[in-house]
Amino acid sequence: MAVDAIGTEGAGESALSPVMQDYLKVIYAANEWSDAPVTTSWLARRLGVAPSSVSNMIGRLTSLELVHHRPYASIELTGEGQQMGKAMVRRHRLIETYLVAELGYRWDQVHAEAEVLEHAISDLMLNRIDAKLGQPTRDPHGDPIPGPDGTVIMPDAVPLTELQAGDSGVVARICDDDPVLLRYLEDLDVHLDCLIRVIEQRPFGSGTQVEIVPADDSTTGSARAAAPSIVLGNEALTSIWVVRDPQQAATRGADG
Amino acid sequence: MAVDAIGTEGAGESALSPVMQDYLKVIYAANEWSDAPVTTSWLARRLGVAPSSVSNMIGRLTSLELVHHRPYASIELTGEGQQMGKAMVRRHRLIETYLVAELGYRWDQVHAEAEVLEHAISDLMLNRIDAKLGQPTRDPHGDPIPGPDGTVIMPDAVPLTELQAGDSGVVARICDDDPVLLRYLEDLDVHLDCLIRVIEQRPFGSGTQVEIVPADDSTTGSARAAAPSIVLGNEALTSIWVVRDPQQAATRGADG
DNA sequence: CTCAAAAGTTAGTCGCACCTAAATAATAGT
DNA sequence: ACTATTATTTAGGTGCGACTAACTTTTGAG
Ligand SMILES: [Mn+2]
Ligand SMILES: [Mn+2]
Ligand SMILES: [Mn+2]
Ligand SMILES: [Mn+2]
Repeated sequence: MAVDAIGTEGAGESALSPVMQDYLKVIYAANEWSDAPVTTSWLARRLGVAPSSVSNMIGRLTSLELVHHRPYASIELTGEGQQMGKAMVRRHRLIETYLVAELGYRWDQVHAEAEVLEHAISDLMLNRIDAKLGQPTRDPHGDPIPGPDGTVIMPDAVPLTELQAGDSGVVARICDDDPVLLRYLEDLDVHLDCLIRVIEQRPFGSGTQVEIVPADDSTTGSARAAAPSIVLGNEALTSIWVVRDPQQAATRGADG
Repeated sequence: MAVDAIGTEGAGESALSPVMQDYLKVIYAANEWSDAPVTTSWLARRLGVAPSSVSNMIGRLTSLELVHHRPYASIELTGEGQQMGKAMVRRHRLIETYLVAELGYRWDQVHAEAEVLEHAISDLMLNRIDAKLGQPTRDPHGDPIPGPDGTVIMPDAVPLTELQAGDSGVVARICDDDPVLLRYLEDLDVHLDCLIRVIEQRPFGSGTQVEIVPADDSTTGSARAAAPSIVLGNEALTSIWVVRDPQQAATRGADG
């Protein structure tokens, strides 16, 4: 029996190459937490290739009607492209979740592994993983996992930089771009669902002092240690997204 | 951060392409249950490519000193090639075992999935899988899983065709080349470790009548049903490998 | 408003892994 | 021993996804 060709059968029934799958996935994900237009150079940086390579691939995806692109303008997914990008995001995040839940990965280790596996596993395996995890709706970093039908549950979160002194919020997402930052935050006990209160904004980007409250200790009735107070730099602040404490958001809205 | 290049980092630290990995794996595995020389046309059939493609790739593997090959002669692995081929076999079979044990795959479904995943998972993931399974030494089809140090435990098995009427043996391996055959045997309750007794060899390749004994019922004390008697054709007989019942092998040896 | 810098595209090239067609070597039948 | 068949290699070519270098368009600073 013939050994299967590489890349031909990993994701869905489509004949898209792994590289094309990555393009669609990255373009789709780009507009989840930001509305900045997707440009050639941004994609080149993100994918680690030369801008000319991006131009070339975008040309091909355009002629496949998966993206819209007029030369020198920004890049957008067509309906079909959006579907495929979203499907790849689902794959990526389900795999990340599985690696943490079943194989004991740390949250900074899953991204690289998922980046490859997302193109390799069959739909059967994806469904088994989804079932075993109980159809999770967010990944280890708080990013939403699109459902099989395309449903997406986006938390109403803002970067920590948006909070003023005295404000607090529940961590809903941590940008998984930088594994080093993830390990750093892990050491600081910054996790999903923990409560963060902004104590003091320091001047001239020299950081912000915050207080971390482990949050889901409700299950463990252990005596809660004094909430640690730490200083976070700008890179960390923009990577941590929180859902504002509701009543505070309201008073703030009236306040400012 | 740059998205990782495909195929560069999946297996081990080597820079071998997935295709090269498949060649080394297939050549290695070819000599596990047979000593037939590995030829260009055999590889072409096995890998589903044209013979000229094999010539070309063998040329490249030769110049990488992973195989020995003089034109028109048979193909053999070098020491280094053997190591890498064996490492890929380990990957493949650990993945197969994992899919059955953790994701509920049937034994006829695992091969295609493992064929792709073997190139995609990291060493970290391979080790986690190995640990979770408890360092298994054989895969769902009875093929040996080489240890991390290269240790291989080969059962002393022969194809069912070797047995005479009255002989019996314990199923130690079923060739996983044909998923359809695997499903067929599954339906017939032919499993690893079950006892098979040859009842009658029918003339002119019209099959052999055998008796299946479920074997590892020692755990379940259920009343054992009468051993079913079935007829197996030649393809099935050569695919099922059994370890001869020891005393019978001895008497046979004196007998014949 | 101008024009230099930045962003993007085009042109040409490369290695990989495949193919078909043609040439050559090995093998087997008479 | 000769030759027909089969096995294998060589030659030439394709598409993909990358690159560099050169060119064009857009942007924004003064
Ligand atoms: Mn990827
Ligand atoms: Mn993630
Ligand atoms: Mn493979
Ligand atoms: Mn197997």
